[in-house]
Amino acid sequence: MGRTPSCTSDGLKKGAWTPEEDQKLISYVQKHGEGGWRFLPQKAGLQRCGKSCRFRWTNYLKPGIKRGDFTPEEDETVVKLHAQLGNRWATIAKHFPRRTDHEIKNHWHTHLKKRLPKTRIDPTTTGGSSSSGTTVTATGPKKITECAKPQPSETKTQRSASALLLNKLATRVTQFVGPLRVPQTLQSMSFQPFSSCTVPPSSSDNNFTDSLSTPETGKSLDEGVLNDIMASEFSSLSCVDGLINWKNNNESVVTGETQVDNQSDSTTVNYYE
DNA sequence: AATCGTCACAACCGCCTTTCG
DNA sequence: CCGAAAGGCGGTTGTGACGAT
Repeated sequence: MGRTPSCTSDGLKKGAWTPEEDQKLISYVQKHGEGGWRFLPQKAGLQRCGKSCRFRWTNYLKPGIKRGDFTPEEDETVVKLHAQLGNRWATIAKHFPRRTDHEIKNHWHTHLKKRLPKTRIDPTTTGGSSSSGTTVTATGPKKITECAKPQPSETKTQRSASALLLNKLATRVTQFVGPLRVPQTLQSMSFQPFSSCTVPPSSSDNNFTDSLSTPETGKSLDEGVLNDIMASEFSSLSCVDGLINWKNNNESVVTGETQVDNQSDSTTVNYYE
């Protein structure tokens, strides 16, 4: 097979992404949309592998991604789905509209897997393609422990601060206004940055998503998030300007207690410019 | 205060699948 | 239909933070 390596390592940077790199990637995707990852780094001025760019965007920068704070219900669903499907993280992730397979996989390896001896299901032996499908029952009822450690995200280094801020912002906006609508100008550019924000209709047939989709709409877009972003290195990003403008324009809605009418198409968030 | 071990997360690697000429 | 290219997926590793000693 003559497959060329997708990442030739000549002079390409590795390791943690800097805010500047994030900004370049965001700006590029903003203008050109997703795809064409192979040549994206060159065009975007990034010394990164295309795969790395795609990974960074898909799992961290893409608006609407929910990160951290797995609820007990989510944990339980992950365990159940993993018992049914095995390590098919992408399939499992489809049950979590705003989670990425990567996030779920990591959560599994760092938290949930450890509980296996204490639970009655051993997904490592009961994957979807498992021949036996044997369910191993632990001796006696074992309580599923809570995540032993407090949410570590706040103690993490600044390296992911950029992504955290952006996703925090995107998540809040999504919660507040519901599925975001892409401005016509962006739609005409075949850019659909918010497609992942919308809860797919198919999720309605899933019991779990009852809890997930319990709308937090009506929550205030808290000032702290905007202040954080405005005070951050992302204050120069055009998307932030757009959001602040939007916030100002919707001040009465933001600060009021009236829930946004999600049926209306009148609200357009120009997250990207 | 310094060192060591553990944990959690981000990122990379390589293989597989899909798409397209 | 075939092969190449690109995208997607899952496994694994690297690294920094934090707690224990």
